[in-house]
Amino acid sequence: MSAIEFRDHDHAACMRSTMQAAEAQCAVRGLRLTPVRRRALEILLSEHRALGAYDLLAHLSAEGLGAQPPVAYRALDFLVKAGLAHKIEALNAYVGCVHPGEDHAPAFLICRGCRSVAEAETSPTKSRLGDAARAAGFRIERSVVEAEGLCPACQETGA
Amino acid sequence: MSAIEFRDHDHAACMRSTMQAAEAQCAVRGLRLTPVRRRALEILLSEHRALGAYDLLAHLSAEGLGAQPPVAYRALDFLVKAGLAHKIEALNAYVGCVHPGEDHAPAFLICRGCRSVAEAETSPTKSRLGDAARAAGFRIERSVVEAEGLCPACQETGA
DNA sequence: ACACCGCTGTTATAACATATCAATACCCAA
DNA sequence: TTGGGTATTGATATGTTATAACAGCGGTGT
Repeated sequence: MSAIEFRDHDHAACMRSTMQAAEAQCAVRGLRLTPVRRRALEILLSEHRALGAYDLLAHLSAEGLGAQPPVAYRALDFLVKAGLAHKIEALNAYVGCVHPGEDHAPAFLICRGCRSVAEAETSPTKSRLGDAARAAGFRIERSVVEAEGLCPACQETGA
Repeated sequence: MSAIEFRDHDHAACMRSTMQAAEAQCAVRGLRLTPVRRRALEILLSEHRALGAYDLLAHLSAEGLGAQPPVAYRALDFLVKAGLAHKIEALNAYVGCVHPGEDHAPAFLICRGCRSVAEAETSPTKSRLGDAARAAGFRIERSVVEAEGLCPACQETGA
């Protein structure tokens, strides 16, 4: 089953369970989900959309949680390193991870209409890129897989 | 046969044939490969490496071909739209295309040691991401597939 | 000549990201 | 419980990537 992000769902419950999973992850791994980090993650998860660092910063500073770029970038670094959020390279923006903890090589479906982002799985080694890498003797450490296009809803309206 | 970029090769010949292919493309499609654009492409092709827009601009301005950012970005826009160059999203940098003309959905192997970039092929629809997209009713228009790691040469030195 | 259109020149600014250093909080061992 | 190490936060400044906006130039077709 996939791409819950594009479908109607009980988002309040979705957020609650994701936050719980994130907290559990931090507890297990001895990471500190401080107030700024926690709130940053909540903001990223509040919609299944990619948010720029400065968008995040605007939310945080409106709540008195810091007003300078490093505040946002430090929170994002932490979340990304902890696997609780991902950077969307094609947008220079960030999105909360919907299944934190599971060790994963994420791939993304990005709607250019509504900027929604759905997370899927890849297996870098099994792809054609993996074949090319093996043939070239290249050792893959990290992979970026992002597809831009239109989600079902935006196909109807925007055509 | 793949990833000539990481191997020793007659690069002068490689560049010449690529430039010829680019010119042929432009001729066929009625695009104007002006001096700035031509030189920008040569610079991008002069090594199989990703170059930042401002790196490119430095080269161009050293040759009296314009000193302001828009010069570089306009050339890059043209080259990317014409399929003569590609943007590497993970680096916010640009690389010349080694087989212009062939309509392609490129994928890249990016060496973090020497910043070399090799171009491979993907088929977005056939990947697991394509499966996820179909399942979600998502229409893919463009895909970004990039793998970072170490090329054969850098594995030996850097370990 | 002239209108049109694509390209270039230039100024300014927007958007994204990091370096650096000082101050504070937290943890743990002596 | 005190001190020392480490992680986190606060703040200023700056670096890097990218675009908006508008003026001028140069060819093409009529």
